[in-house]
Amino acid sequence: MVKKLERDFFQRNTCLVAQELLGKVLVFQGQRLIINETEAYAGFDDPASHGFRGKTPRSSIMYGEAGFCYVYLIYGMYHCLNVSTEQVDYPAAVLIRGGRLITDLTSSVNLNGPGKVCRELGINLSQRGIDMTQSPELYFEDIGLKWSYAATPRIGIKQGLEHLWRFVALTNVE
DNA sequence: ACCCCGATCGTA
DNA sequence: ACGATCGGGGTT
Repeated sequence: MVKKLERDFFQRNTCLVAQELLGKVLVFQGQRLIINETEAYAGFDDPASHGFRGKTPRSSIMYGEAGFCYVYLIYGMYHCLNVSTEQVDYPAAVLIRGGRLITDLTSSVNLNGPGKVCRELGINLSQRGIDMTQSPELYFEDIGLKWSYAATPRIGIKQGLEHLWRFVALTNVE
């Protein structure tokens, strides 16, 4: 049974959402990515989070309602896709770091790294702010997979390394 | 108005 | 291990 993820899925603890997004399918304009790597960024005490320094125009989606698309530009050349989580006024989101892009009936390619995910799917700032529980072109699906995972420090940050908030699928991943 | 640097990637 | 790369967020 295939079910689109709804608001209540995202209105929960960010690490839990990040863990449960493993094995879910990101759908964008008909392309399907089976997610196998995520990271959580959450709360007022997470120095690695864009929400850490208060609500700004860029981080405002992290402070908003859960289930919304937060895309930002990094290193002047790559985009990173996140989905907002938890409650309004609590800054939190899950970064989609990797997955398997289904290319045809029998094959797929691994996309490891948030920049590659956005580059290959064609996601950019124009997707920023989309309600992923309402959009017909950008949403998540539950196809009945539940994967075990490993938790590690997040990649590419210098602060908040004590949190094991990166989640990598252990099974069904080549 | 502007400066600085990053939730990266690819190559060495 | 490290350098390329550059738009825009945050602050002035």
